[in-house]
Amino acid sequence: MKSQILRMIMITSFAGESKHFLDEKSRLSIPAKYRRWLTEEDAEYTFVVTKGADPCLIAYPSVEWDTFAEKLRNLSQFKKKNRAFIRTWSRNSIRLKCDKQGRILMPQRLLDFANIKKEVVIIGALNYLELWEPEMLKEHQESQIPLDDNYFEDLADIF
Amino acid sequence: MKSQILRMIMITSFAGESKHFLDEKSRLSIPAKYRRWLTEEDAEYTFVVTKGADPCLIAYPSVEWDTFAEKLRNLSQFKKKNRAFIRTWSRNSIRLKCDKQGRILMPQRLLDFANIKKEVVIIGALNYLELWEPEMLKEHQESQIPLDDNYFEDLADIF
DNA sequence: ATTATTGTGGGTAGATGTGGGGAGAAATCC
DNA sequence: GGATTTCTCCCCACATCTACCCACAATAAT
Repeated sequence: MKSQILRMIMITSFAGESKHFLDEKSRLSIPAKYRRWLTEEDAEYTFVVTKGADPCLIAYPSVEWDTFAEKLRNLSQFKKKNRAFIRTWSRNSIRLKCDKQGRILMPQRLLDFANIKKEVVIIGALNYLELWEPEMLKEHQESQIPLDDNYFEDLADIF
Repeated sequence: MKSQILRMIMITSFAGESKHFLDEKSRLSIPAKYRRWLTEEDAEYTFVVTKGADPCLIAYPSVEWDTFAEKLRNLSQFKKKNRAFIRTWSRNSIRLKCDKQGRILMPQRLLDFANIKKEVVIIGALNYLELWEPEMLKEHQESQIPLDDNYFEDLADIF
């Protein structure tokens, strides 16, 4: 019971970033600090990986993905746009289980989407992970309206 | 229950400053007086360290950071700005647990940001700690616009 | 004065990230 | 259907990193 409560708190707060490397078999180690939040028996070390809205991959703990899917289920299927969105979202989502060494086998199709070759920057983003090819991340951050100037001022609006 | 109440009161009142030293393994002792407020079982001696708005590092008791994170988590992921916001905020935040001696292992990336080599000034700032390289702190204080009468007049609006 | 606490140092067992062989499953071909 | 190839995931291996333990001087508390 106690661990259950802890998990609820901890699962909501992936943070930090680290750089990992795909091996020749296209396996990617999930940082142990993130994996640890999935070690509870219910999660079975499973992530759902999908294409991100930005040019990166997103890895949801499967429980998180399920709650998201639950929301999508409420969209009316009578709207063409909804059907298209659900279809695209769903077909690009793959449920992947870590092997005994804590690695997931990345499908080539997803790697290509994010332009990932060998290096991968793994960013903990609260309730999901982002997987970036380092150069893509750099370019993307530079092409953004720089948050830096207004970033902390913006924060004031929220907090 | 009693400890919970105590914590709520005490956590909001980090104060004072002290100078500590990184050892060869990049470990930093958290002053015992601050650590003591995290010793309750729920906090597990954990801080979240992140880049500050000023050229220093900020260490939040993880519970404090989680309340921020909870607000960010509720931002819609369908807005590009929100994603960028969460990414920037989260990738620079690292959850660090004190070892049995009350030290945290500081990542080099964060140390570089604050220009920390060996000496660290630890400032208690209510609900968070600031970690400064001594020279940076001095320079920063000197370059500041001194707090003038107007500032205190403005404060009067709050208090 | 004596005892406990604190900040710091350093050795070492275990955890972590990565590589690669190989058994079994799954897909493909004849 | 049976044979062959491809794929998946286990295992073992190993360099590096982490976090434990013990230690000890300096300070604070009794």
